[in-house]
Amino acid sequence: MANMKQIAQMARVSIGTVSHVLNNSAGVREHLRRRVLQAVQTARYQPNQLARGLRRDKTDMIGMIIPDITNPFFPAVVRGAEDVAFSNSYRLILCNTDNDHSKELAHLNELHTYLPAGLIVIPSNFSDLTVQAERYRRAGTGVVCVDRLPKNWSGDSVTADNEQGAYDATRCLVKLGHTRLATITGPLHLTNAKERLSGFKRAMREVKLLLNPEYVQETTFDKRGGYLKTLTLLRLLPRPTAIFAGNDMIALGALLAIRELGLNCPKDVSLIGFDDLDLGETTDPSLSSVSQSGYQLGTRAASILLDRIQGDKSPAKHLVLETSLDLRNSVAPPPSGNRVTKPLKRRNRRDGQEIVHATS
Amino acid sequence: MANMKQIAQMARVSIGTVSHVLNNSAGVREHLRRRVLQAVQTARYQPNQLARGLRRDKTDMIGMIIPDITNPFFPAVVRGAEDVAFSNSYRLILCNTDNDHSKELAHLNELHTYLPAGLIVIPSNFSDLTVQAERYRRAGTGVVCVDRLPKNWSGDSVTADNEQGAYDATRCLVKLGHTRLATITGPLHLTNAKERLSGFKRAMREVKLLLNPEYVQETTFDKRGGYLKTLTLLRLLPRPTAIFAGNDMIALGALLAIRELGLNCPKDVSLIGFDDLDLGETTDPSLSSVSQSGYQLGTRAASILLDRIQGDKSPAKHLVLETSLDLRNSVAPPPSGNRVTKPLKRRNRRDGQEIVHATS
DNA sequence: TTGTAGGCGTTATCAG
DNA sequence: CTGATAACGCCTACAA
Repeated sequence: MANMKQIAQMARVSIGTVSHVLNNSAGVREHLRRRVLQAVQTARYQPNQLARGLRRDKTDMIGMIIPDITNPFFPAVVRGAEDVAFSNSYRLILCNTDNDHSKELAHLNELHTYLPAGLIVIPSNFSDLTVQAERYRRAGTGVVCVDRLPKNWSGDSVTADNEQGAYDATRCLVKLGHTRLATITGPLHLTNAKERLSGFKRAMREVKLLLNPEYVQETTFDKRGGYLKTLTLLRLLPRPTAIFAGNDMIALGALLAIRELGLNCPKDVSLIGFDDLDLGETTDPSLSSVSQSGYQLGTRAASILLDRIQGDKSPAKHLVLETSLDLRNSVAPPPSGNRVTKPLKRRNRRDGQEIVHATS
Repeated sequence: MANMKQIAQMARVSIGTVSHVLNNSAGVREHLRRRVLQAVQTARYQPNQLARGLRRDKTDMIGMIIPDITNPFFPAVVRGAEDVAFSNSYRLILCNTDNDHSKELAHLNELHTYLPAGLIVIPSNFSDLTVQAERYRRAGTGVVCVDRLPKNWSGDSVTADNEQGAYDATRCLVKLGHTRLATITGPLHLTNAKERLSGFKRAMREVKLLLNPEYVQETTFDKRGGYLKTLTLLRLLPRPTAIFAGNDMIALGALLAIRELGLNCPKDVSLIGFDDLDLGETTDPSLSSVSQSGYQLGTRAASILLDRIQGDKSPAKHLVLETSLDLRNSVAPPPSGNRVTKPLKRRNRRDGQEIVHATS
């Protein structure tokens, strides 16, 4: 691997001149400049980023910390961030925290030894990320939080309008005539889960609907959690006729549970999720959801970070992106009054309809 | 940020001694050693990875190049790799190529200036990755290819047994009585797509079934491609009764197309995908698929790479992971002979069944 | 067993 | 405008 010294020799100039040409840090006479560029080309020279970073006390890497790349919502965010970063010739160092507080801390602690130009973080939890981030800020390294915020976070952030999105979804269910609305929230120490719950509650209050405390179930943001809590909800009496799920993974689990109990979505139970993941389009029934763009979350976060890197010293930005309600087949008016307590089946009978159909 | 010199002063030893303690590179008397460790603790010292990498000509980063993190199969691979890497205190630098050849080259060219300890690559295409990789190898940097291989790749690799998986799926359809089998393949310049096609063909040959060339459609590995090619297939006469899709994204698109044409899966058309993504569980009908573990692909690749990093000089390894067939509701025997040419609808009527059901 | 010093490849300062 | 030269923080002979 060629280094600067060799380029300098090839171009018969000093090493300093090479550097000047490469960084435009001083005017260099055209013929020398040409010689240098020529040498760079023929040797396919590329500056060693470690040496460069060491000297400048900052690299062109952006650390990105996310809970779990396996959850389909996050890759979209990563992709958005990567696209913006890449086109500004920054690279992403990706770290999974697995929603594990200590792993988040570990990554945060180690990452700065690579002197990243900035950090994009989807916090694992209420953590004292704030404290860590302070250290980065003092070192002149920007930190942008995405999707959810740590306690008392006052730095830059990009989030969706979770409260309003949840409110809209709930209002929609109310308008369809539902009165027994339930919700399955994500972990309530996460700000996004909390905001979605409060949007839900606001809509309920607004139409003066009573909210049975049992109708609010908290769980993890995954399919399994949604499945279990839906079983719980649907065994309550009176049974809720509509469920607002804290995200689409929860909604997916809910769908499975609804089927398994021999109920029909949307006839017996309406369902709305949050995130509007692609996979909601092909479920049975297709899933209604509050749509937010993970990709945009990522691009905006990266843009803000790049601004900071380029010296933007303005006060902390709190970008809140709008959501929209994407209605598909998982919502309908509540079942008509009488058969409120349609009995539950025990076994999965998701094929029942088709068998009946086949005999016709 | 504290550096070694400061630690040395705090511990009243030389900077060399600090290094020796940290790297166990020489015996250090216990009381000095303790002093050093003490200082490291109180100063929360962590060695600067750039300086370290510069000096040792190698960092603890692993470059990972993937086509598109947004395709649900790849995050699993990334996650597997990340888990193994992390627990050996390596970090991942993630690069999307977007299936773009030139972007792959760009990443490959720039990545080595960070002196990564190794590379894990899911190649974008037939590319001359081979040439690039040679450069890395000569620099002592291991490269492992995953999922699909570049032309003439002779380095380490981890792939699924695509041929056998496709064969098994096809055999299953044949056993159910299908004779008009079609397949929608991924881009045939990708080895995994090619292997799956050849497994499909082997099964057909074995039972002496004729393969109408029109029944083989090539497209991109995504939903849209699957959707379009399925429309094409289902308008052929005679219409195929079973489709083997090159991956689950294609299968998803196929599902949409089948619905849109007013046909029923599996009654009119059976469908098997490849990858066994999570989302196949909640589609309507649930999707049968050849199961391969992206996570395992990732962990095994990382393990091989770590071995190389630790000096394993053995000949190139070609790990091929077994697949298994995961049957769900998207397969059934072919429709009984007569109504072969059931007319196609033009519009989406995916709710038709439920409406019928509701009136009963 | 411990300390000293040279150098990894850059950038940045400062003479000339 | 150009060229030496001194860091950046760490590792590692080699000397003491």
